Amino acid sequence: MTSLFQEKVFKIVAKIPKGETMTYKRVALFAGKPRAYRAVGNILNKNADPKIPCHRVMRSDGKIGGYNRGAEIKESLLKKEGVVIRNRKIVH
DNA sequence: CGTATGACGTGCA
DNA sequence: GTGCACGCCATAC
Repeated sequence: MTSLFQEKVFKIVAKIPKGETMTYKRVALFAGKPRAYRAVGNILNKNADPKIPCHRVMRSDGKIGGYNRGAEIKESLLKKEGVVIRNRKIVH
């Protein structure tokens, strides 16, 4: 399954600095397919590698969204990294 | 190869 | 500000 899109997505997500967050749309845009934000979430969902900080990827609305290990874990990790969350939403 | 699904996004009521 | 419907792309079956 070494699709180019998936590889790009992983690479981009892995480059997200600690304490920073990126939206699915932004990742898809960096991957070269600004309309593939859906596919980005799908790929991350089916691959969920512990090496990939996919918990730093959220929705454009600032919502936490989902996580393979549970959205609660995702929120906890973000908070731990210094991300300020307000009502389950990222304070940008 | 065609249909269905999903960690989404935007628009409109 | 909230909720619903449509659209969009890559995978899975």
